[in-house]
Amino acid sequence: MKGVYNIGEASKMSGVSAKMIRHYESLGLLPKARRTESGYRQYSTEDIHSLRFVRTSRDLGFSLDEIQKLLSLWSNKRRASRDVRRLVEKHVEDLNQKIVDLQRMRDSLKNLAQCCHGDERPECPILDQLAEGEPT
Amino acid sequence: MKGVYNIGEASKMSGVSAKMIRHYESLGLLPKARRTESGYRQYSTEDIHSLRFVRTSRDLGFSLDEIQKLLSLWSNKRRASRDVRRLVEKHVEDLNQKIVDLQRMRDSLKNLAQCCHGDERPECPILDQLAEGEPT
DNA sequence: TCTTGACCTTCCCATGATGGCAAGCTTCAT
DNA sequence: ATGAAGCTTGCCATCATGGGAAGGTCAAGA
Repeated sequence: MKGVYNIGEASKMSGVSAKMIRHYESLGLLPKARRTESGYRQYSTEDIHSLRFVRTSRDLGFSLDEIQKLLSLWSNKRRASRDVRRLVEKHVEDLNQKIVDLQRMRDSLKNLAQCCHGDERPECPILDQLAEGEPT
Repeated sequence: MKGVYNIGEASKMSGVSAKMIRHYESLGLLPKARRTESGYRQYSTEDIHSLRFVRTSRDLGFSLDEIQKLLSLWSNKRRASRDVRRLVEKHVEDLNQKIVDLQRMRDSLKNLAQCCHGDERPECPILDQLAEGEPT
């Protein structure tokens, strides 16, 4: 429990690659890290928590832009939980939209694939359909 | 029915932006277009069909790489329909994977959002959860 | 015929999130 | 003191797409 970590250790502890830690810092998503005399970045356990926060948010599909907002809500003790929830609900809607888009693609393709013999013959309704333009 | 079109007309007819038509050509996805003396690209109705093929494939979520394969199968009259179907089924699996990933995110977030009051108070289990690291 | 506006050309840059690599410095253990 | 591992910065690549600049072309109307 030393409480001060190099970027590699911070990376392992947070699950965020060193590359990305530097990148997030350069974007201003994370504050500039303290440095040793020789220029090595140093992270406190609190910093590791911020990194985990970012990591978890990424895992949930938030964009870096949204994460910036989440971070500022997180650090603002006078936030309204309404604002957080609104952001999350917006994201859920985005995810739902993506899901239905993908499902529509998948279902069209499944239909197409079912119509195709899938043997050594060249006739292929899939290609025909792609050429015609109007997918099922 | 003139049968020869500038890139702008080809774009409108195919639904592929002029920008992208040029890009696909530069990638080798589409053959180099004939040119007028002054350098304007010219497209035949057959070319428009190819463009529509690409467009439809993109709408179904295929990558340009996959589309290249589809195009070569399309133009190969001795293809085996099996190869087409295999490609499509692989893509369906990819889509399914993406769908379940997004669904997992969405469900976690829905759970989180439900726990949050969403009023003017600052307490927010969403932020707490993001900070803790283990999403539901 | 000249002008004007719409169209075309190429080239470079940007997105969003991430990875890879290279050249060079630091730290630490042997 | 030497070598390995780790750090630094900086540039390039991905994937598919769009924006814009600078300049050439074409057709229609005055």
